[in-house]
Amino acid sequence: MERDYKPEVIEPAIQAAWDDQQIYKTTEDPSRPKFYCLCMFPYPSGKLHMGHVRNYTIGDVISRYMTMQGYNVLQPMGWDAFGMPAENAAIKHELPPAQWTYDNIDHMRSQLKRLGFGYDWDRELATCQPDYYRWEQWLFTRMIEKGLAYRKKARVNWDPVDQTVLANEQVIEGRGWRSGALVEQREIDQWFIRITDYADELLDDLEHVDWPEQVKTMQRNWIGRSQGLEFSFERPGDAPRLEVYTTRPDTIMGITYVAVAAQHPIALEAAESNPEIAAFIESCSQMSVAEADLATAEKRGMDTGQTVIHPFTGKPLPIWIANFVLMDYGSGAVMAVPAHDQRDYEFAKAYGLPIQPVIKPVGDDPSYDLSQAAWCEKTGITVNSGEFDGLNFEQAFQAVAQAIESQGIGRVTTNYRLRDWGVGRQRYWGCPIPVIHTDEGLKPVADDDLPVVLPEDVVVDGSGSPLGQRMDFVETIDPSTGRPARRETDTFDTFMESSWYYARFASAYSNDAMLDTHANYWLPVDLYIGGIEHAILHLLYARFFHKVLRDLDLVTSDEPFKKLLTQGMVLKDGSKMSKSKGNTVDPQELIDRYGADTVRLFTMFAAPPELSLEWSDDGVAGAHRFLKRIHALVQAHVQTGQHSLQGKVDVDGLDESSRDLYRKLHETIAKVSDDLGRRYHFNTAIAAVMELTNQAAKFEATSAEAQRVYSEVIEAIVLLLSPITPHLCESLWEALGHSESLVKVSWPTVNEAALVRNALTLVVQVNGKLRSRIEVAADASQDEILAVARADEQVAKFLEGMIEKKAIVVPQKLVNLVVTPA
RNA sequence: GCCGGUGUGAUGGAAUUGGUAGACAUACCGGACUUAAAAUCCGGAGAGGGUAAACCUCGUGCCGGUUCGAGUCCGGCCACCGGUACCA
Repeated sequence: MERDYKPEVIEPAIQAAWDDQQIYKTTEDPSRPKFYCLCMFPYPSGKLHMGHVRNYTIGDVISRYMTMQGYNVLQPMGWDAFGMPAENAAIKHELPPAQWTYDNIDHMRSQLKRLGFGYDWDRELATCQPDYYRWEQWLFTRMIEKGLAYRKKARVNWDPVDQTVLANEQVIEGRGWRSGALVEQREIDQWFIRITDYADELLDDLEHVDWPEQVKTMQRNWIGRSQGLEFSFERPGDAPRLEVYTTRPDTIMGITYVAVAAQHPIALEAAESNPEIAAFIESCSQMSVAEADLATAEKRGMDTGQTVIHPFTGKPLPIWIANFVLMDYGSGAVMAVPAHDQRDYEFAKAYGLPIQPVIKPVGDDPSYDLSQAAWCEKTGITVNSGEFDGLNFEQAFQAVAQAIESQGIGRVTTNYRLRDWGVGRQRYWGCPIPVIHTDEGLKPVADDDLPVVLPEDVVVDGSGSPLGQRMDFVETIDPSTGRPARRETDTFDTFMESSWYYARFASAYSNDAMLDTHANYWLPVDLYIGGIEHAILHLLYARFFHKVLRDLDLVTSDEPFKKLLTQGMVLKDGSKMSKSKGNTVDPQELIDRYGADTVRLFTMFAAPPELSLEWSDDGVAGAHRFLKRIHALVQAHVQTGQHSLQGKVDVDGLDESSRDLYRKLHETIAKVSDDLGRRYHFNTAIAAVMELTNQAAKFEATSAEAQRVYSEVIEAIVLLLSPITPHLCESLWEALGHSESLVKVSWPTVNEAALVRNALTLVVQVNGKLRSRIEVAADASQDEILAVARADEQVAKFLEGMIEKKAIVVPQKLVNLVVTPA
């Protein structure tokens, strides 16, 4: 054992030993319970950043802890390798995206190994490999067969200069990020998957997963199941009826206009004869398609001059075109009730449309002020509504729905905010959509012809899709007719690959099926760890895929991720680390300087996982100091030769300070086990070990029995820290005379006898304010405790001239005496 | 805009079920060791009052409420962060 702590010597040696023994290779083992611990795989952007280090350290700590608890742990790693950054890098460096990606993967893999994560590398995958994506293509053709995949028109951001489709993040203040051109909206044919077929199940099954409540709430709101009324307005003459959907039928008598989306047929028809309307619709199309932009845009609109007829009053209502109405939601038209909907209100104010209140709050409500804002609560009573007057929300909903249904013009329906998933991307670096365009229409590629391999030797220049220019890719033959056909040049959304990789890890060696029976040994994932930013999209898509896989009999479970742990971001100087802010910290420099264990220790100590983590260079140095201290403490102990003292500690035979240390030891074991196994709060686990270390460092052993206590403490410190700083702990464990790797050692258990206390310290409050502390026997009765509390000198001062009204005793904790002046 | 979260000393954080606010660290200050420095070790420390100790008052983003008791629960605000369907 080295005299000084030298991580640069210890860590590579320990890692080499792990490799030699293939200690992290996993196979099925029916004799032990399984535990599948998965971290969200990284996009290979170049090098690891602090967010990765944090995420993967959390996973590794839990995996190591569970292994020591006797579980058969699977912890795999791979690469989310398709995506836009590879194309951007290709344009910048004139490198093929594939080469850039594979180089990055090689570098990042070596960084992960240097950090000592216990991955089963034999299961590694990269989503850009044909061996992986062929099964995605296979699954998609099954979806086409089952009618789950279909084509429809969808709007995209179009850059007229670069002649390319832009992602939302590439549209900056309405302009293309590279060309600076005003972005337009275009309608193109796209592939969609019917995730809405599973909307109810996706919503209801949230009750059966052990996920943070906030994430479940976000998913519920995203799916947005609502009961509403779908009905149509009659229009003058023989104009076709206008279909609308509303969740507020109770406000139907307050409609003062109706609004349609700019792409609605009524709007397009009006534009034909009115150049002003045409110009307005044109200006609406110069806008990003992002929801945040649409929702915050100034509300604008135009009167079409057309009307609809109110189903109950028979009065005409104007039809407006409004930029806040979405063509994709409902029927692309809404009934506007400005008194009780904020968007309708703002629009009405802007264009001088009438505001007709039809709901009144019960009693006084200061928020009811229609000169300032709409009143949108569902807690009021209908007024000004003729036959529907005096009803609450429920009653008014039913009455209006019935009246509409009896007219035969509408019905109550369930609606979802969730939209079908558009999976087509007009980009190169993605999985080719396995479809050919033939003279007989679209045809899925047959299983035997899969995979459709993406050509990797291309030049990307930022305009148009390189795939469309590759005639050797595009031109093909329709196998059923022998006639020429063209391959689809769109690729999949990269969320497709990340929606099933967790299952492929569990079935990594299956060459002739997407998943084989091994998948069901490991699935579902017991713990899934990743950034909170994936709370909706990725996690919802993966849940959807899992249900599709289940319905194809590929998996037996209903949900992919039993438990979810979401981590916060890594910040520096209060904001997200980014190249543009110049506040990035490169983990590699820290590993080179302090070693992997220090980096792991700091990232776990600085904050609990779900909070954002504020980076601190001083904090890293402090973590390193602690490890040096541990190293010195264990080394000193080994040099005394006392570490070989064996035998069980006899609790009753201990002197007071030994007994205190022994109790602290077992309190610490209990605390750390709870923090690592249940709470996932590593910062407090580390703090507890630090407290134990501080107490141990002050301890002087005056007997053989005390030496035994101290030996047990030193060994426990090494064991308790080993999931977090495995290299140092392995080397110390060996120095303490053990030959087996810590990975194979059992986690220490709590000796309940050590926790027993004879006396307790209780806090005494008078009127809720802390006034004193008292010592009482652990088995003292309430009356005895109160007597001691009242007799306490400090407490008595505050009882003088007072009458005691009440006395509260919280066992093991405190006494509160409630008094008033006599 | 909408949905979800966060806010505690100089700093990161602790307080797990409504019961001692500030554990454990970092930075800082003082001391020991040293010719000196670094490293290491020991000690101090929320703010205000008090010569000091004892002790007292205030204090968990802001305003209000519930409770014997609120960082924790409820109502209303403010600031910041994440998501917002083509960033991953």
